[in-house]
Amino acid sequence: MSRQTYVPKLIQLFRQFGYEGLSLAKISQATGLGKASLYHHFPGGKAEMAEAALTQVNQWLETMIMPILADAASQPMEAFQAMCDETNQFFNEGENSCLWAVLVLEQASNELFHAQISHAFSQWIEAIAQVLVTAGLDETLAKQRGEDAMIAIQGALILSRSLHNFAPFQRVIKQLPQQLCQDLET
Amino acid sequence: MSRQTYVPKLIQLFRQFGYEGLSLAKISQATGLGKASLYHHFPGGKAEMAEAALTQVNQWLETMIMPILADAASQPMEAFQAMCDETNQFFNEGENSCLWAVLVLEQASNELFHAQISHAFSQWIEAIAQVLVTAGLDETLAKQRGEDAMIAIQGALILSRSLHNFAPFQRVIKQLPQQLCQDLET
DNA sequence: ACTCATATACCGAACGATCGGTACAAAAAC
DNA sequence: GTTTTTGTACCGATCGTTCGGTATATGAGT
Repeated sequence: MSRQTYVPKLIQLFRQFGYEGLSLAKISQATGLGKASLYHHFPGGKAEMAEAALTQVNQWLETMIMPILADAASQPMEAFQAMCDETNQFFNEGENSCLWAVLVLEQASNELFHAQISHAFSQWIEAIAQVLVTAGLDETLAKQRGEDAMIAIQGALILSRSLHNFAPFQRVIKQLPQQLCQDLET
Repeated sequence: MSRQTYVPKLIQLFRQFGYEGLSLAKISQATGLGKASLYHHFPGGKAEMAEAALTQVNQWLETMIMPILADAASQPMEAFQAMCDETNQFFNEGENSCLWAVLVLEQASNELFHAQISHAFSQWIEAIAQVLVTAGLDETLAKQRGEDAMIAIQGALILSRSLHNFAPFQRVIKQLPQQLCQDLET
């Protein structure tokens, strides 16, 4: 079993418990790997495991979301639709929490991972803005809409989790494409 | 010194480090109280300290926000403006993170505090919706706008913290009153 | 006025448990 | 037979919590 085998499980665990809340004992139990084996695959310990999880999430953005937005010049509405579908699936209809948000809210992990998290958000925002600019929107407004999309997704995940009711996330995901495309002329 | 003296410091600490990330050693150092003294004021230990912090935040909602919305029947725009001002101040222009979000994202604390957090969000949403219904808005749409306000605030806090740039939160707070009042006839 | 009792606020030291991490040899895999 | 992977035993540090006890102040009993 290669190191990559266990990364999805790590993502799930860090999402669920946070960085400080997730112990090596839990990881060992959930993966079925002894501590020695964990340190064989991740010599850097817990920090490296979290980094591997975070890197995998960032690669999801790179490989699943960015291509959709890169080829969106002609049909922004359809692209945002596809982006939202993929995002909805990634967050399991809103039941999963976002690793970025979890890590960013903990001081300790924030210091370790801020660069990667900040980069991911910026990249996603910029890609959305680029689609909108190509579609003829003002650059400042386009960037704001990219930010608004991130705000809507993150806020909806928090609210849905708080209420134990995923309808708000579903509604946000459904409305997001139109919201991004409003007043667009193409 | 009474127990209430230390609650604001507890709020700050739990916001900063999360539930699992905040140790009694840190609390002891930050408050100047020995660990044993902390147990004198909070016999229930760390859980009771977090509960006291959460209760205080919920009381902020009750005493600072709810009255604004309760007396808003005639002038919704001004009320939402005041609500946003107070919220902006509470979150220190976006530099503070939200205790609700911090606690809700950690499995352990979520189980302990879900009821209080869920109630707080519901209460705030319902109060906003009530203002909008009184102003003539459809009930379903009013409730959605209440949810959208929570989503915007929470999402903006996450994004601003992730980017180390509080402009998105500032923009959201500034735009929120108009967003809530759009298509209103009064 | 002078004890004595009670209550409040505080503290250092230590508890058992668990934390993240390591050393090393057995055992699988090739 | 060598490399990769793992189980076990172990480490010092820190976790949340508890114990035993001190200092001060208030108030009752006499």
